[in-house]
Amino acid sequence: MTRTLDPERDSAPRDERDVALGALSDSLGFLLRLAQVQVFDRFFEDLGQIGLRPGEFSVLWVLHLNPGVRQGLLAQRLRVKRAHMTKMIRDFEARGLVERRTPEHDRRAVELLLTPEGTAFVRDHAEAFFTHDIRRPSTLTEAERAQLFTLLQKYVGLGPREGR
Amino acid sequence: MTRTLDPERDSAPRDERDVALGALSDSLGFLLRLAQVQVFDRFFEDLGQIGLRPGEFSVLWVLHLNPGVRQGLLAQRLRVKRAHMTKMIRDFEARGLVERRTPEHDRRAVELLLTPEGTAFVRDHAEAFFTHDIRRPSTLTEAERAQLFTLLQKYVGLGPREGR
DNA sequence: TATTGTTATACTCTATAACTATA
DNA sequence: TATAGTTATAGAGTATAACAATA
Repeated sequence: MTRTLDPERDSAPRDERDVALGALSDSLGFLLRLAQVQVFDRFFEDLGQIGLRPGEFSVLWVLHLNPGVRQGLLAQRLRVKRAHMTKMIRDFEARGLVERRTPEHDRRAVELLLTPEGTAFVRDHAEAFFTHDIRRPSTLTEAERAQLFTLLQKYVGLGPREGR
Repeated sequence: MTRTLDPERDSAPRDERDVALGALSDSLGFLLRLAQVQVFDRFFEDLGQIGLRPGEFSVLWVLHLNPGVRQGLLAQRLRVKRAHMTKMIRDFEARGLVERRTPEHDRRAVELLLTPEGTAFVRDHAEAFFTHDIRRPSTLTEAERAQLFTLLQKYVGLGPREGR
């Protein structure tokens, strides 16, 4: 928060082709959006050919780590709405990556499992998924990158020993 | 990057109600998404009544700082597609917040200006917009917050003296 | 009555391409 | 030919509410 909200005090002689952002450069929401656009662009450049979006791969990954997890709990932890999760899971099912199972002790629920194909898919793409961004030449040093992760984890309440 | 990609090596005795995230906790895209959801939630809790989304207010703010800016340049700098910007600006025009002007020297272009109502709107809400998140009790200290901003700005290429 | 997942609907954001009017 | 903005269309993501089956 080094900038003032008063545009007059923040205005350098402005180039026609430039656009002053002022305090917007210190808006967390704006910065997060720019960062996310950049991450998305890089994801599709590097991994566009695997045929899944980042959010979709994340779901498969979490199923890999939590076989039999309940669909609603999965949606809750990934901050996805239940209705949307239903569509995603149905899609995975149609592609043969995920199996749905109704437990006897609560027949309202749905437990999720990767199929062998789903498991193979995760094993084949996990390393690329988790490391593609790191391997890029970055504006951040390794130490800065680690620091950024720590701060974001803390901001969203995913401490180093929480949320596992 | 402290976690392994091998789920076996990362599995604590798992609670039925918990969901292991494993390496996903170190995925920049995932962290950015969680952070953005949180920022969005807070925005609507604090400022839902002003009737604009964060992105919309950002556009008005930038028009406030750059009167007469070209619509396409604005879209480019804010990382919004031209087609989408057209709709937003038409909306603002209908609400009486923005005026569109065709310059004589290039009659293909559109230059944008806030109306007096638009200017008043920005002045009335800018402080709340830029400070509501800061005023919240946060999991981050003031120093950590500043650090997070610096790192995000550097990551997206908005250095402390760039992008103004 | 409450909960789990489903369906339906709608709105935003995004992406693309075709179009116009200018240059 | 190229550019600025527009329009149309489609897809993904999200939000909400109503619903069936089950608890």
